[in-house]
Amino acid sequence: MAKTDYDFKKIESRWQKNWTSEKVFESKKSKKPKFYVLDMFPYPSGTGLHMGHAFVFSLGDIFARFKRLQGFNVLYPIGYDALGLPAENAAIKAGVHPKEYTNKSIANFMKQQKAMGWSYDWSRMVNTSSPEFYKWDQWIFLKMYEKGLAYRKKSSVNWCPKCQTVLANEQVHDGKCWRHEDTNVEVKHLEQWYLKITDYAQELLEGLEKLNWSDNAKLRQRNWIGRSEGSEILFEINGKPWSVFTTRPDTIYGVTFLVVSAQHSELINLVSEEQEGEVKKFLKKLKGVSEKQMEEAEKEGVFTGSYALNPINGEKIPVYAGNFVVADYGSGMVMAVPAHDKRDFEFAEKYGIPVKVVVEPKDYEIYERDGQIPQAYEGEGTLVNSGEFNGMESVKAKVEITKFLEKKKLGKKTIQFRLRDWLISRQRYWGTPIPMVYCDECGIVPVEEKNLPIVLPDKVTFGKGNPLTTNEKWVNTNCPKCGGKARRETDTMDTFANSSWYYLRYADPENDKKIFNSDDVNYWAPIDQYIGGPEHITAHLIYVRFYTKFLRDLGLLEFDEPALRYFTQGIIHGSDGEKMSKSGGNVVEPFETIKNFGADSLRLALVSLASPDKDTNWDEKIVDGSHRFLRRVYDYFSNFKPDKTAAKTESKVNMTIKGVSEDVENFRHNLAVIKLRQLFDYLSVNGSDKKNAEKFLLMLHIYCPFVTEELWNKMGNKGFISLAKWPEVDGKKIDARFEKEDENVRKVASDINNIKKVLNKDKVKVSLYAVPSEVELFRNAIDTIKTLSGSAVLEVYAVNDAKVKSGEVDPEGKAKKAKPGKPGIYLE
RNA sequence: GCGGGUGUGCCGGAGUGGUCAAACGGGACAGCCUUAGGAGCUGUUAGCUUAGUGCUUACGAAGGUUCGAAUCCUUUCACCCGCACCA
Repeated sequence: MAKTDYDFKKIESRWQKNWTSEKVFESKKSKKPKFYVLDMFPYPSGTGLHMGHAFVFSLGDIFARFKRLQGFNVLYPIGYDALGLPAENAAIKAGVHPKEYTNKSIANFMKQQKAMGWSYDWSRMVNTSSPEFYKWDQWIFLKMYEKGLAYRKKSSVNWCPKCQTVLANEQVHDGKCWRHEDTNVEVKHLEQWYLKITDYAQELLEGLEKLNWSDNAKLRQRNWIGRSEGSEILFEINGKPWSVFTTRPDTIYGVTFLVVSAQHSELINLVSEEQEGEVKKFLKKLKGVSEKQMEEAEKEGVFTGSYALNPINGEKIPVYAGNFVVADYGSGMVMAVPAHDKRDFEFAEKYGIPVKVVVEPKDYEIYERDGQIPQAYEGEGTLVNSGEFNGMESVKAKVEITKFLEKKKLGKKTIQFRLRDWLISRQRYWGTPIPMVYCDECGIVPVEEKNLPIVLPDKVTFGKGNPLTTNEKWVNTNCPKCGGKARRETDTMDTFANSSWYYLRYADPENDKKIFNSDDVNYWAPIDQYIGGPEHITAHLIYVRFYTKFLRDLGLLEFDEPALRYFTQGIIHGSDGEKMSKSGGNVVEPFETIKNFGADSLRLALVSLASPDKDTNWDEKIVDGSHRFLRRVYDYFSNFKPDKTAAKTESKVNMTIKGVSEDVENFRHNLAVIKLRQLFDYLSVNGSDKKNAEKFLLMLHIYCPFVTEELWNKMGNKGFISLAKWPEVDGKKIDARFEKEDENVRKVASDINNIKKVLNKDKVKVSLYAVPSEVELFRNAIDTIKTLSGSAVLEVYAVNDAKVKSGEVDPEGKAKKAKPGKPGIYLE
């Protein structure tokens, strides 16, 4: 029975207070090597922390505490990604102002975060909804505008009818809005603000090489950036050159038509009078079709009435408008080679366009040769029907044909990226106002730096459309250039703008003169260990890398990657295996669990569940198990009586330190916890001196900071365990012999159990006959064997003992069975 | 369609060439302790067999490599995630 009551509520609130009042986790520059640990800051919602938060932030805290104990000067800050649509929507629903809603949410989050024992430096807290923060969003925007990286463009954009705003490419998942899984994104033609992230595409790609991220994370970014090498080729249409991008210039003799995207802004210039009706009909049909439907739709198109001239041979080919060509990739127009491209083939079949084979595979069998082919051949081969290039291998022809066209200034080698410029305009209120004005005289004019921040007006009307447009006083302003009447930009920035540089602001959070002090930032940043979910890989983590590179180009940073190491944590689902959601009824709120078991138990449970990079299902029972363990730990240390220092104990302790240190470094917390449990089981049975027992506490501390702080104190230590020193491995103390011996002892106990089972006996007297060198070992283990086997009396004899030899204590001669490591056993 | 991942005992999950019937936790069962216990301790928990043994069957399925595979290869099935007509 636990002799000492583990009052986690009292313990946890005590240390929460002490840490705050003693400013234990505030970090200052120092001579020690720095280490920057960061979790992606949360979006403060009214419902408080969810289990995913509890998990990811615990991972961060464990790492921060680990590095702190290891002697690093750790920066572990926290902030709130407080601007954004959900706050606005929730606020409207609740009938309160987004600002009030957000501030309340933040207060609630802070309370819960402190209860979790996360060792944040609260003095560096950042809140993106404060003008002091978003002022610098605006500043960055102006800098980008200055450098030509922020620009307006009319284009087909993704529009979420529920959010009532446009979305970035990265915010459309499977044709649906990232915030509304049931809402199809619509296509609209609007003029919007873009950031030219594509200028950095190549660097974003190359930079991945040096990052210590998981292969999967890097691969996903690589695919998202999507670099492809090819050629840009000019086709003359109605006397004007039009460029197309292709990765297969070797098939140019097989081009039998061109397809321009139905969304192409200049499509109308290609449409002949006769075809105008047809094209319009086609476009009308496409309009109102959601992006999702478009993806599923069959390839369709319509003849524009124009013809293009193939630059390689002057052939006249028709130009179609098609629904399957992406408007903003390449030039929005493709050369179609039905013989060698599946999609083109499909289209040609449908509209009866000729198919012309120009590449023959090595294996002729798969190919019809009389002009009819069953399918497109997309592989490499030998060129045919290709004029002077006949007989050339297609790989070589790619180069040669491009060169040929280049000489005639009709084409060139080029690289295309799948990555699009970042559409950051949002037609909503709760975001950073874009610091631009529209003047009738001067056009688009940037706000002057000295007039930043452009603060969000409190008084707006929520309801239809963009609330910002409803405050006329705010909207009407004077032109910074001519002083005349002008109107403010009412679009706000995508919330991802804020999170693209917040990590830098932590280094110098209160600066009102500059975005930050570069010395401070260059000391703390980049992030040494970043932690977050897999969903951020192709959004936030691309943007933050882009911003970092841009700020570097402004001369503000001495590094060019925000996060050197990134750990992608798994998703915690409900116990039913489904995503935790209110509608699913499977939500478990961490704060509730804390009330019942304490934060230490919850934290321990979260990392015991499974490997942290794996998706798992939450199981409240595991908290119960963790809690039981902590109760035992608490009991043991509360009643701690030092024992003499045994070599075996030291061996176990050092082995554990070694294993746990490696596990923690690699986020294998589930395995580290097992090692700690095993060590504790040993200590609690065999006893330990104070020093070695405390090494266990130090290791447990990173998982269970409160109870270990309490016990550290109870053991008579001055100062905080949070600021103590991680135990070092003494390899010399590790002796595998002890493990072998333990195993032998366990085996003997299990053998006894087995014999008991066979004999169907219960309480028995056991005699062991050990080889002389092992008599002491088994004598020392008598108690252990007794408990493990439930035996009442246990005697250990040496095999060469006279009484054994005579049979006096070995009536059945079992001593003959004795082998080293395996004594003879006699039961009676 | 393309890319990535997962599939282990009653359950959650370790384990990536032998030391694996498989860590650790949970559950169940049995025993101990106890006034009692929703606390603690111990054992059992694939099957058969056995004085501490041996065998069979098992790591989604089927083949293969190997002296030897949960672990490597091939095929296949199921589920999850990401991208999605990028020319």
